[in-house]
Amino acid sequence: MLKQQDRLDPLFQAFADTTRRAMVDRLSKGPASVSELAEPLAMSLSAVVQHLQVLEAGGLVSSQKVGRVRTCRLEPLAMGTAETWIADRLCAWEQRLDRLAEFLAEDRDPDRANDHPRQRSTS
Amino acid sequence: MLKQQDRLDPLFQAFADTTRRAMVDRLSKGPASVSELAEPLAMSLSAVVQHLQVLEAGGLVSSQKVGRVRTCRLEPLAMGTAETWIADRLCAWEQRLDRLAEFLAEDRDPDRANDHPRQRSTS
DNA sequence: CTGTTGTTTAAGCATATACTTAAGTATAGC
DNA sequence: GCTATACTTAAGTATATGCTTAAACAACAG
Repeated sequence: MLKQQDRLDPLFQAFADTTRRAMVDRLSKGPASVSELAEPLAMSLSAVVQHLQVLEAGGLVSSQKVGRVRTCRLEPLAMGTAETWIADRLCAWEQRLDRLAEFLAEDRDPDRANDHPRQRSTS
Repeated sequence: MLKQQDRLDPLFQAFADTTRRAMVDRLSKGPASVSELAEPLAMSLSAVVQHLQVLEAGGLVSSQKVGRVRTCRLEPLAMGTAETWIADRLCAWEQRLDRLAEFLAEDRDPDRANDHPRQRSTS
């Protein structure tokens, strides 16, 4: 099982631009063609297509062409991968705070010091 | 109340690099000095400081100097801002699926079509 | 076949990123 | 004061990004 950590760079890169986030926001309301995506954006169609490539490289968006129109849709799994990465670190941060609070509680109430074996300063 | 949408670019940019995510990961386990952050990384201290500046520009990390050592810590609020932005779009995407399922259910069971007034194809 | 629509590709350009090395500054300890 | 430690700053460089314009191309519509 290969780590997909390698794919996180282009994934987060895809989010790091206002225009691309606007496109993701649009696609969260449902699939859209390239020109529908471009319509509210103040730039050339060509630029939009390039942003689309960045979004696809990040795995955030997939698309398929039918006739002459390319329909784009959001990839919720990739969205979830990004969200989870952040949530995991927030969780670790909070757990550390919990342990800190526990440690401080033991200092206040030494009788409970043995609940969780832990070194305490004896100086 | 000014939108903080402007700050999302540098926020997500901060996540878009393996080295910086490693630093965030380290800081999720607790505060660290600049050299502690740099120690596991295969690059110059100078490069690490520059990554740190990107993290601070994104609001993900804050730091303060005491004596000659700068201590860095994670900013959970900024982490939450990024997570929430993604979660909100995922939520919108799922709600659209729900409405779609509802619509299809009405098609299968026309008696319930009036529960939620909605146009249906008559062709 | 001919034009319009929807996209695609290529080339070019200004700025931003991700480093490097080298030199500088500010404590802390002896 | 002298020296090691912990950064800090500056300058340089290679590659990446975010656009632009112009020129295809492909699929309908008449």
